[in-house]
Amino acid sequence: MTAVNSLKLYDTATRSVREFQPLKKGHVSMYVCGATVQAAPHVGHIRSGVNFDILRRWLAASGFNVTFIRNVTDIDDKILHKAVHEEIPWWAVAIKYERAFADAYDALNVLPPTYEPRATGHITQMIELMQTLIENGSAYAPGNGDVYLEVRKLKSYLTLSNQKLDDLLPAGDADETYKRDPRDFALWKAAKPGDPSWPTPWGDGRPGWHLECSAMAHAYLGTEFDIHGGGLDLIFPHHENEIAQSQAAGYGFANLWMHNAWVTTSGEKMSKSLGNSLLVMEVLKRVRGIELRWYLGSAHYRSMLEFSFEALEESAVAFRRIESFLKRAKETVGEISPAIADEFAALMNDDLAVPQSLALISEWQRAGNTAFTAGNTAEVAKNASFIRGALSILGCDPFDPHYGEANSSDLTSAVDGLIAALLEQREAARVRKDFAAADSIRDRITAMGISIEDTPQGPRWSIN
RNA sequence: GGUGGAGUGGCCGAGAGGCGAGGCUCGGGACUGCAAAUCCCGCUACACGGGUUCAAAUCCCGUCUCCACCUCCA
Repeated sequence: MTAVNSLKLYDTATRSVREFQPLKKGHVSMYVCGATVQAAPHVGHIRSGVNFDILRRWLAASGFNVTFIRNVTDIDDKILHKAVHEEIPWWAVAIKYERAFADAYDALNVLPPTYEPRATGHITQMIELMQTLIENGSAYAPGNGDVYLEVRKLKSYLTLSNQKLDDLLPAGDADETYKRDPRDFALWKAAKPGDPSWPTPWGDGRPGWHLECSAMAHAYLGTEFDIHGGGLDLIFPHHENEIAQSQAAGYGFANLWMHNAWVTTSGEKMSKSLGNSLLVMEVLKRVRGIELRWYLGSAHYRSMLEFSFEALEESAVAFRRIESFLKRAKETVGEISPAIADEFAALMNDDLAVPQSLALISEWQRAGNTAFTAGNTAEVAKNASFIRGALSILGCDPFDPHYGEANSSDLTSAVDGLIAALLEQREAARVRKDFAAADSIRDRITAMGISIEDTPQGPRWSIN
């Protein structure tokens, strides 16, 4: 039995682990900042997706009805630059990379959000929000087509990042002709020739970076919601500005803020300036999606994950051992029903202590293998159930149809028949102690990419 | 300059006053015709210098190194 009331999560706003209390009993409303679709996703982007997917699955498994919003920002400066660079329309850039992200999420079994709103589909809501902000004096339109939020007028600002307005470095690049304060940020940007634009009461233009999240969170989750998430680097300015404009409009906004740490290479943050080698689709040429997900989920979501192909391969090896145990277990005890162990639940409730839960999985695996040797099928089934239950929360259940068991097709039975014939020959050779012949058959099978294991129940094979 | 984070064994990675997570690698053993798989044993670490304490990887003071954000960022 999962004690839903005991879930504790780290809140960036208070810098402490807090008891999670949903606004509405039995429901959780979550907004996670999704991609700005201006380039193909790298493993750092997808880690965020995996981390919040684990949280979402855990909330759902704990009995909550979860409304999970992850937006697509499909209009911004970088997309416009990319359009010029790639010589295609900006909207073609946006959909191209939106699909690349969708493919990556799918490959790693990141569940689709409840709703996945696009910025360009919510211009009306953005204009309404700006209208409210201008009417109540929080924002101003200086007449050049821009609309700014006046940060000095805010009752509080920068509370999430714990900074003082005057400590911030001067913006530098901003055109301050129209700003009342250099730190005021643009809700809306006036149209430049050739740029896409939408009509507003203050002139034609396009959204600034932060406005879309406030508008869409409000549209789908209301004035106040439970959890807002995103990458650590969004704390400032993106999330501060979301808070600023939302609260200036009178919304309570998010109750708890969660931020995942990034993936690093050589100790440094993986950035978009890196080459292509760490794009999700490139990495997936070396390991399966389930293995990449296992690796990305294996560090605590608030810890940096130092990416290396060596660590990735090792992690994949470790995962295959667990997978192999589950498959053997299924062959012997039949269908394995996932079960959530109390110990696992306690760890997940402690700010998603995934790394410790991996230790737990290792223990179950060892106990399960020992039970296997002892022929204790009840014990095998119990351990397998706990493992499968934990893996389902981590999104790494090898029996999840999402990962599409490639070898569960009709081909498997055909291959099974062929391998069985060869194995019979090998067994005959072994019986007559003709080990040279037996090993020769095994070598041929191995060369086909199939592993042979001799078990007390006879040889079994698996595709590498 | 401001704000935040990190330094743990060959590698990855938890923990946050006591009795040494876990995985991978490596070495040894059991099992096996040999393998494979599996199990058992071993390798005993917390950047540095002080301090507090019966007890410090964990708390305090100082030092070093690294990283991130400060209006492009997952």
